[in-house]
Amino acid sequence: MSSELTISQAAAFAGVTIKTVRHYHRLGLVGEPIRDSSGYRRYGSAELLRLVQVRTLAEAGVPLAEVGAMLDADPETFAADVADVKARLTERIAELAERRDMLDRLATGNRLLLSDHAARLLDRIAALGFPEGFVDTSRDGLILAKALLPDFEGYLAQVERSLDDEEYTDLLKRSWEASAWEPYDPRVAELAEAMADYQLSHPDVPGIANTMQGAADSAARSGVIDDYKGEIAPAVARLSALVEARLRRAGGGAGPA
Amino acid sequence: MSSELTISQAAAFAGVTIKTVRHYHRLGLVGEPIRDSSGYRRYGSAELLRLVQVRTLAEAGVPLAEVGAMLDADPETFAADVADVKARLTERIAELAERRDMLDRLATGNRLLLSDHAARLLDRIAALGFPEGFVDTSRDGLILAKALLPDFEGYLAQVERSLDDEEYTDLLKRSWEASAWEPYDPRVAELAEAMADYQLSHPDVPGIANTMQGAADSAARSGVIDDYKGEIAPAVARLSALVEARLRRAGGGAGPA
DNA sequence: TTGCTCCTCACGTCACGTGAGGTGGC
DNA sequence: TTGCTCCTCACGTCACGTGAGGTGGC
Repeated sequence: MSSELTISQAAAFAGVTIKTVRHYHRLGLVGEPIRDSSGYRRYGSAELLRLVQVRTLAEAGVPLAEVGAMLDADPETFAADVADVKARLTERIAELAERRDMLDRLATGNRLLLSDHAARLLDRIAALGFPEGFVDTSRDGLILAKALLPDFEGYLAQVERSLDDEEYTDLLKRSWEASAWEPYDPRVAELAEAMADYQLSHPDVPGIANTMQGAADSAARSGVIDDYKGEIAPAVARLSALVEARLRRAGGGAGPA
Repeated sequence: MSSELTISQAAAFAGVTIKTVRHYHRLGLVGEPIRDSSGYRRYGSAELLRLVQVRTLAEAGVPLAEVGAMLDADPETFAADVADVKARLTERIAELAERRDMLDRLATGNRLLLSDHAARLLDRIAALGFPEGFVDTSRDGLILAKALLPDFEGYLAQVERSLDDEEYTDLLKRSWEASAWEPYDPRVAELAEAMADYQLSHPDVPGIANTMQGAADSAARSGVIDDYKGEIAPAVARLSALVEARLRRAGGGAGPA
């Protein structure tokens, strides 16, 4: 009825800036109120109502492009739309709470990039006495595996089981040391024989790959990576080749007991 | 160490779009990774870590312009910054929850524009048997009063007390009806006398104003409005003038008993 | 050859904010 | 006259998104 408020009073009432009010006028979301003799806008309760309605929806995350149609819809449509907006807000609140908790992991890189399960696996590898370089390489491998393997959890479970066997972890440690050996060090052939033997008697553990190469190998197997070999130490490359050759000689594959 | 992932794989890992990753490169937030022979970017775990760190902070509401400095700060500063971000997130979550509840009031204009206290007062006015037009005008008056009066709550309490007196509410109802009278209807002078008498014997109730004009009058008193009189019916204007004159004649003010 | 991914500009978008240049009431 | 609020453009900003025009591997 009466149009009493200036734009700054109306803005303060709605909890927005003057620029925001003018912005809503330009978009046609809030009708232009009457002007006084100085050309100043004067706001009455009708405009205040519309302004606060628009603001309430905007703050609830409704795009301004949709606010007008929503407020002008029939009551049932409006009620349904509002219920929709509330549901999305509830979702968003849960998301923000998750993100807040995620911030606690920021300082520790592993927990940020890996699942709790994978991070625990890494801790276990460190606890088993593997050298630091091995743990770091395993970490990188797990991260890439998580990015590339559709069944990352299944892969994790497989690795975890293989770590239960001390014979296997010993072979792993020695093959890691091999990267510092000369390619034709006699220990390479010796280790290859031991690995092949183990492989043949344990067909259920992860292939020829050791955990250090596991992730990358899995990626290579899935066809995503094909230039990985170039980064492997010569002795390790020879080790790999020897194991592979010995397994081939043993036949198409070892049958179960 | 090894840089295996394409940009789309890195983006999927971090839960962002390819454009977002490139955007972070342009801003220098995530260093450009090495390129393969085709000029494609290849991401390793180091870039993935940085990408996820940046994303975690961005999703937590940290402006991109601040993310870089935050991640590169020393651990204590970083920890303090993270605590800050978490506190702001907690605030924001509470805000969103409030906004979600505010949506319930969208359908009922009064609850959106007025406090619960004021809305209850309006309900009471309606329950006291005032005509609809009076209630509507009171609503507008309360809204403007809320916008303009620093002590709106005090004003509400004053109005509320005055409504406890049936003699007062009767005078209010008759002065509302007066807007339909001819200015020189004898009932105008009669009502003015009754109002002035009441005023003199009850110096504690809201001045000469009746509730219908209360808000606007208060605004006028505080100097914000000065063209309100033009919208008042002639009979009401004369009523006002008569009451004022009679009060002036009675002296500077009625002393207490 | 086709489809898919990648590349680099350049411009668009969303919801305002900033700032210029000017007017009007105490 | 000074300070404050208001006015209208026009352009800026923030965090990307869109789209053009093109290349590279299966």
